[in-house]
Amino acid sequence: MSKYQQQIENEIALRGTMTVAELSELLGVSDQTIRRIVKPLEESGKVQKVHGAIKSVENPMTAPFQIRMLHNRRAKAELASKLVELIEDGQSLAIDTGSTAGFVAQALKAKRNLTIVTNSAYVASTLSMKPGNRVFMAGTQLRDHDGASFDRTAFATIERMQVDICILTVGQVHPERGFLVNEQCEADIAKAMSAIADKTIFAIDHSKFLPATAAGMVKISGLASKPKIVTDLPLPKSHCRFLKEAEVIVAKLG
Amino acid sequence: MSKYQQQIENEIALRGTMTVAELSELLGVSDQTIRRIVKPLEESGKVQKVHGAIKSVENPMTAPFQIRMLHNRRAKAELASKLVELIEDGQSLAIDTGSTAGFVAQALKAKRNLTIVTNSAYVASTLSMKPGNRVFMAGTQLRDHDGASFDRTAFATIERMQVDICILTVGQVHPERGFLVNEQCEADIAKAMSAIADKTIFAIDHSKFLPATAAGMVKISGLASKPKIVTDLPLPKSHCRFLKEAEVIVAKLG
DNA sequence: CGAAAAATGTTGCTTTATGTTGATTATTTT
DNA sequence: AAAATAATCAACATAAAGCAACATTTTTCG
Repeated sequence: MSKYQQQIENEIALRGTMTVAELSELLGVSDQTIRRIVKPLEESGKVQKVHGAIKSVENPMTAPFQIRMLHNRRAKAELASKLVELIEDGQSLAIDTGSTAGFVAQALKAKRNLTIVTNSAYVASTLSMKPGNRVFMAGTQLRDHDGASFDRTAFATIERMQVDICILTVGQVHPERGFLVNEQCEADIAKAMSAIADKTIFAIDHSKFLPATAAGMVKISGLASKPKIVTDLPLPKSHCRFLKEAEVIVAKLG
Repeated sequence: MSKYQQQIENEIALRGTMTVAELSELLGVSDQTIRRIVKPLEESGKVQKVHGAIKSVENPMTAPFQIRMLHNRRAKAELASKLVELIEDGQSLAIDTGSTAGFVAQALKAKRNLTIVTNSAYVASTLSMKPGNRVFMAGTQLRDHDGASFDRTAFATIERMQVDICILTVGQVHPERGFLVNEQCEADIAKAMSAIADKTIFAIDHSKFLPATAAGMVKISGLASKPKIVTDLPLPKSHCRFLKEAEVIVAKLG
């Protein structure tokens, strides 16, 4: 058994199918190693192997959000621990939804006496387990794949509050258009959270800095203040111009 | 216990996997020390060790709650799967809070297209991950140890709805006084949920059937209908008289 | 303060995983 | 159907991680 096993399982679960060559390229190991790791996974029925490809066996219990939570786990964890260094005990925070936000919530358990408002049931649940925290769940009806709310009561709850720091995530960062998300309602929540916060921090892992392909995505506009960005790897050159205005913090050089 | 143990646990839980070398680098201690600290963690099942890596046992979605749900884990799991047999795809449910409710939520992921209203952020988060479910989180401000809400909006949300089945938990069952919980607000939520449901089912593991010691507990009163009870072991004699009115389902004989 | 205990570091050796080569089997092409 | 291509597998060499025993440091407690 190997240290790569978990990541291999995650990648296959996320993408559905992977070739041995793709995996060995991705992890930077030989194809032989991939085969050796995949073999027991196949024998235990976790994945299915055909000549030339490895397929994930469909698991109806595993929802997309949980899979995304496992993808790029290390990168998001690095990023989250770095971001948490910017937070002090006792501060009040607004946190939006998404798998990166989930990691930030996990990492925030190292802090004490926080006040949090979030529209993500996962973030709310995670942080309310920590004694001393005050957590407000914004919204009632939850979206069915990630447990986030975008209803009127969500906005009403957020607008009633005032926080020190707002922590936002994005779907991708476009080299010119900037911070993009998948739905209009997500952009609206981001704007609302930013409006009640003194500072805004974006938590963005490197996989979100994509070239200029932004089909069907919505721009986050009307931020209340100049944002900080926390990321795990140095930015690609393509994005430096857009982001030279922002303060960028890189968790891990490499 | 070493001062590094907690941090090591956290880092592994957050990132999913860590190598001994990474941990020793991170904490500034020798690799041998890391091994010595990890060894008891592995033996107690908190982490899993493979050559070259240490893996977290739980995935990050469920880790925090699982840990607090260790008590009577098997009993609650048995009970939950028995209870779920009473639920059909497409039904609407009201679910209250507590670790037993958490297990019920886990087990309910086997069902499809449920509509759920709950005052527990954990239950809401768990069930909203399942595509096809409609989940309503009742309440805004969450209690700081279990992520449950008992504020006015919680009651307002519950009262606005109508469900097929209401699933409740209790703090203990008193041989004469009946269903008891720790706080008045918990009893109020139970009553409110029962009022909007056609049927009420109590999920009660055997550890809740205590002799007549009920210091400082509050009775659940005003249930809308005769309740079903699902439990894991046969009832103690002391409770049979009180419960002979109720329909009792035992998950596991013995 | 000082001895005992616990925790950490160091060294050398053992075990395990990974990489490489070349042969074997499956798939596609002509 | 045979040749060409791609994927797989086996076997050995190498690199990496693990482990045990002893040395050293730090902590605990009388």
